[in-house]
Amino acid sequence: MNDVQKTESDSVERPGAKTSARRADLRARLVAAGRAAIAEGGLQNLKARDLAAAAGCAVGAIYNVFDDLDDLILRIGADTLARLEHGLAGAPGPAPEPAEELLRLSRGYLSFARANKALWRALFEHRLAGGRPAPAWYLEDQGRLFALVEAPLARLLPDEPAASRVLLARTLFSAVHGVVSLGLEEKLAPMSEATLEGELERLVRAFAAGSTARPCGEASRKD
Amino acid sequence: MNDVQKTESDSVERPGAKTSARRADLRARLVAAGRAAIAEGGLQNLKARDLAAAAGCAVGAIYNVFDDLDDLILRIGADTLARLEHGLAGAPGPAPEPAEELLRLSRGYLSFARANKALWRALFEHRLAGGRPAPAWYLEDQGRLFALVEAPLARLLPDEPAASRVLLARTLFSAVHGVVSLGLEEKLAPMSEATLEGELERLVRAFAAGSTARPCGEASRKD
DNA sequence: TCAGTTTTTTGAACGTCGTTCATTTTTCTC
DNA sequence: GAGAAAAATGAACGACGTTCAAAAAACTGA
Repeated sequence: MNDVQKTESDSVERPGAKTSARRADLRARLVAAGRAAIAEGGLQNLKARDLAAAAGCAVGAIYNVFDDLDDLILRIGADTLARLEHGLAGAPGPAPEPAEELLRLSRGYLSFARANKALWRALFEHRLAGGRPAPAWYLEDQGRLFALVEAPLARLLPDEPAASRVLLARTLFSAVHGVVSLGLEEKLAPMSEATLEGELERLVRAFAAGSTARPCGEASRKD
Repeated sequence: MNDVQKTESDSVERPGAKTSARRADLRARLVAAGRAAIAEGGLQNLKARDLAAAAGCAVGAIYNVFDDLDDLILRIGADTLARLEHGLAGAPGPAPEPAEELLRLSRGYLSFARANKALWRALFEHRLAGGRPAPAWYLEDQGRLFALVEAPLARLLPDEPAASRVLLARTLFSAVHGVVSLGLEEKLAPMSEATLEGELERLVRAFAAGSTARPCGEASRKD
């Protein structure tokens, strides 16, 4: 219903041009308003009537350009993922040591989560009504995050099979996500910024060291 | 309002005995009904009217024994935490090797999360309205979980200062939580049971090996 | 035992939510 | 411009958490 988007914007006065431009504008305004609402008060703060007021439209207009609020939330999520991905982009120079690159990504993730706590939380808190599966375009956006970890991991573990490395990238990402997630959780005892960053470094360094470690002293072997 | 509880149950016919017994019964029935509702359909499936119907009371009665639904959800969470803690309790025999013990705990955590997905998720998804802080008794319940990790960690890293070890226990717990959390997330590509368990083992082993590793070959030193 | 007092329980009612749809307004076609 | 088609509107709907005046139950002192 909203996945067809008029890409044609050439010339003048095509039929429906004004209309679809207005729809695109409205979508953008609603996403912006929704993002602001979540940033201010979390997912719970996203209200249809507030959105309409902020975007300057009628409540019903929301449903002209989005299936429902879940749909809007997914678009905001994709937007957040894009910002996160952009924030994690490395400097153009030569690639640093793999472990340092992994540390840089971890710190970037923590930094983004800290600076956009509510929006970042919304990525994981949000559940689609009725347990529907997330649309494919959303899964692809998420996949790009894991991919960021794979490159330095490939240089860290050149002998690791590719399939195993893909899994490991997701695992490392998940571990870092867990530390950041519970570290920023205010339901738990709060951690200072420096402490949390230090713990993140401990995890990543231990993981990198433990992954590359060849049996140098005693390797705990078990059946 | 609901924190004073008549502990006296001796003899017969004390004033208010019947009343407080009924209140305790109602609390238990509501917690049970709420747990069932969350287990079946997640936090979203917890409705005041359904609860009242399941517990056989009026909707208003819920608010006689709980401050609000958030309060009830916290009690259910405490209940879930207690079950998890119980499920992670070790065998009474002699303590196994630290790394193996950490692995056992991780697998237990994954196993519990798998078997009680919705209830376990509710522990982390739930946010108190208005960003109120969680009550102290809830934080204590959570703290006991981290404590489970500290014992094997103390044997793994006997030279680690106690303060640092407490932090590390939380970090390791968080990392494991992250892997389990994103591993069971159906918004991501699903992972088989064996794969997830294998990845968890990789993480914990790498972490244990990397944490105990003394500079045996090259230690990546940076400024 | 029972009238009077207090406490507890009740469910209709309130305000708010996401969503819908008959109506109005705008846009398009000839 | 008149008529047809499409889009925007906001009052209305059902469901939600929560409240509160009224009803029921429990307690107290004769």
